[in-house]
Amino acid sequence: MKLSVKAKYGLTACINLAENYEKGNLTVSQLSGKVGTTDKFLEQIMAMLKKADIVSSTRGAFGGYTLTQSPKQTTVGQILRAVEDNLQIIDCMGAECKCQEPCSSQVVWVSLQKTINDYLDSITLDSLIKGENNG
Amino acid sequence: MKLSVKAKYGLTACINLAENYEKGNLTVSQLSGKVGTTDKFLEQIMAMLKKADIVSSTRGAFGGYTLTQSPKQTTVGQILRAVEDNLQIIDCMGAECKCQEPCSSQVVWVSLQKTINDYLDSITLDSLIKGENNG
DNA sequence: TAAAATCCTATTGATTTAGTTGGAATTAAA
DNA sequence: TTTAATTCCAACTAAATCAATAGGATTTTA
Repeated sequence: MKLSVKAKYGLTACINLAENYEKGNLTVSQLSGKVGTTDKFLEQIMAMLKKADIVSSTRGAFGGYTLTQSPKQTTVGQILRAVEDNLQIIDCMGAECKCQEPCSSQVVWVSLQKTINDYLDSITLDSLIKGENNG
Repeated sequence: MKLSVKAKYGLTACINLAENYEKGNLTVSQLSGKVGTTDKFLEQIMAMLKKADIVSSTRGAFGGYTLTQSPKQTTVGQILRAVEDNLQIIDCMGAECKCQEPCSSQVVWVSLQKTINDYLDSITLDSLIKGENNG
């Protein structure tokens, strides 16, 4: 049940973009310094965030990344689902379940999945950078 | 963020033990049939559940496993933590974090971890076998 | 003594993770 | 118009983890 480092790097990158939201772009190499990984690996993560339309990019010299929407409108759930295979906790979920008999435990997976998504969607980048989740 | 099959097999085994709680033991091979895995693999999972004192065993002929406590007192959280490395969602958690600077995203991991544990501890095996979580 | 069961430890093939590598395409500034 | 800075794209790889498999040793009842 581990989150991969993509979750950690992706969220940290987005927090940095949130803090810079009024000021403009940040490049991958600026972000990788803050995040603590290589440019090349963070590139791949930024590509996933872009595909999910969480960040937008400008190519070429003086390019970089910004949040597509404001920190108030961007949730941690959106970010983690983008980089973490939709945060899916188990393959066998819902109607597409291939088990012979319906798993008696499936109700647990479905409701846990919802609990996780609902909780993470309640946290915005804005609330994070303002320290509103520290209590 | 995937649960391993140990979570699925372990919980399903425990649900079967809960349904049999008044009647007595179930052997690994009885359980593995219900669960849909091999005896040898389920043995390893039962060993983890026993170490966490969730199940108790009787060795020798006519032996097998039972829940240590009643289905009303056994929670899904206890079971999953026993077989899933304490359900830890990230290594870098709390004071033992080895990051250079404290991760700005750490508040998310800590609170998500608590949300997951609290939720799973609210579900007992008794409520599961009575279908009280289907709504 | 034999059969049925748990207990213990090591090994293994497949998959996933966390990058690395090598460039192509785009853009702004000199 | 060239150069430097940047994103974009695709393939590869070493290490770790997962999901078993394998081979017994030990314990208990009939």
